[in-house]
Formats: sequence, C-alpha cells, structure tokens
Amino acid sequence: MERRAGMNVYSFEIDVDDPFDFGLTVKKPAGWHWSTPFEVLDDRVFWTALRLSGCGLIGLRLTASEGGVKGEAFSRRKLDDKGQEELIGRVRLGLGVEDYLEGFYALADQDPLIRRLKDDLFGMRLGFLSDVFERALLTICLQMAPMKRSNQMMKCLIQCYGEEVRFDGRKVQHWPAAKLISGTGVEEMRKRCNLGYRAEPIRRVAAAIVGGFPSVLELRRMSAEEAAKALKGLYGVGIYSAQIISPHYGFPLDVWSARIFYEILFGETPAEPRKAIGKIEAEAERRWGRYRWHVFVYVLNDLSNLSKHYRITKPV
DNA sequence: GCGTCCAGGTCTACC
DNA sequence: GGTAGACCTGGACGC
Repeated sequence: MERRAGMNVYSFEIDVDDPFDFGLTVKKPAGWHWSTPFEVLDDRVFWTALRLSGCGLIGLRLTASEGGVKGEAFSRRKLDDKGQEELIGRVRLGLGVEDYLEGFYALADQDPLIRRLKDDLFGMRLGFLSDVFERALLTICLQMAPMKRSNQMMKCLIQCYGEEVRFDGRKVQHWPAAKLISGTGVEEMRKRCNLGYRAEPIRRVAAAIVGGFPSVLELRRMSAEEAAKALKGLYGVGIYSAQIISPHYGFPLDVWSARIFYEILFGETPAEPRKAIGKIEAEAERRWGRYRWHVFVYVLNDLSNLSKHYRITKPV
C-alpha cells in the first residue's frame, strides 16, 4: 500500500488462464458497461470504479499483463485485509476467472453457431464487476422501455444521485449508493429522472440493500436456486431481472432476446416472443446445457456479425 | 401539430 | 396455479 496524490493505492495481480482477451472482457462489443457507463478503456489500460462494503467508492486502474491483469485500487480510506479480500473477489468475478471457456469452445466441433462465436469473440469472458444494487438499477430501467429511454433513465440516476471518484488523472462517475436512494423520495426520483412506476421498486430495492441484502459475492457462495429465490424476493425483481443480477449462470430472456434466439434456433420471427420463452428455454437447454449463459452473452455481443448469416431483427 | 400505440417486466387481483 | 390488466414515459408513426 502506498500514498499517491492524497489517495491510498493498493496494487495487486490476478492470474487469468488462456483463452483471455482483456479488452473484450471489460468492454463488451455490444456496449454493455462492466461497472459503470462512464468507465474508459484506452488500449490496454482500463479505468473504472466500484463500491466496497467497508470502504465506499474506489477508483480502479486495470492493465492487461502477461498471464492476467495488474490492478491498482485508489481509495480515500486504507483498504484493510477484509477490503482487499472483497476487492480481489469482485475483480476475479468480473474478469470471469472461473468461466470455463474451454468447455464452451469444445461445443464448436459440433455446433456451427458456437464455431462462429468462438472465432468472432475468442477470449471474451462473461463476468461483470457491478454489485446487486447496480445490476438491479440496470434491469429495472430496462423494464418496459426502449433502449434509448432505459439509457436516459440510467444516466440521469447517475448524474443526479451518483458519486464520482478522481484518481490517476481521471474522473469516473458511478452509480448512486443504496443508502442515498433509500432516503430519497419516490416522487422526487420519478419526476427528476422520468422513472415512472420504476421509482418505487428502485427505492424498495435500495432499502433492502441497506437492510443487509446479500452482496454479489455472498450470492455467489449460495446455490443458484437460493440466490434466485433471494433476488425474486426483492420488489420489482422477477425471473428475468433475477437472472441478470445473479452471478450464477442463467438464460434471461426478455422480449427482445427471445425474438433473437427464436430466429437463431428456429429460423423465423415469432409473432409473440414473450409466449415463446418456454419453448426457447427448452431448446437452449437441450442444445447448449450448462453453457447457455455463455451462448447468451456471446450472441448478444456478436449481433452485427451474426446478422450476416442469420435473419435477426434489429433492436428498437 | 395532434392522437395513438407500444416498448429488452412485474405485481396484483381475480378466477 | 394460471392469467388479464395496469403501470410511467417518450419516441415513432399515421393523419
């Protein structure tokens, strides 16, 4: 641990087995953020932020290295042993250190879709850095709204209620803290960020987090079923959102992804995608089994290439 | 310019 | 246990 420009800097290294592509992992081609929409990738260096339970918001600089990643965590408060352990656990989860890409890629021998995905996005791991509250904000904003409006709501939440951390000559804006949102009026949030009915579930999820709801690392230690049950207990979080938030592998189909997977699996556009979800889930389970989450992430990040070979409806 | 429709789910009431 | 209807808002679309 050293001091630099008024910040405590904790350096660490994380080994990641091949295949591993750092850039594809932290900045997925479809544009989904790894931790916050305001993080920055510049060649082999990535600046982002995350919130640790005992230390608040910290800045994170990650650099691709031989055999993995070198990291520096910038914090106002010194990271104690518990904080360091939490940090390493979160980054390992984010980098998908335990994703079993070899098993997924082995399917390429018999599945032409996997072969194409492997060629296009070789080394992309599936993890995400964000914690339960940030993932819940994402999924609630995605509900019943076109992508453009979802992005408007998320960016407004960050700009109106979020925090920023300045470190290493950079500034990164990050999601609001659950404690702040749990104490903010529903009506104020609704009007300020045009959240509509979503303001109520956002405040109630925040209150649950403040009340001791399990962190993403704690959910990881549970079974997939236990984690899903806990998440579905949150007001505003249903089956779809729970699968997005959970660190266990799922197959979270909404109307948009259901349409895409139906087109890929059955070669035609479904008249009613929502009603086809059960059929798609069954076929995905049969064809890809435990790797259906791998397929899900790879497909949604490879649509521009896949659309040259499959008839895929463009998103709204 | 104005009215209508509907979107990357979830909850609740009702049967 | 299954299902219809309501829910905010703003952009797209037709006229």
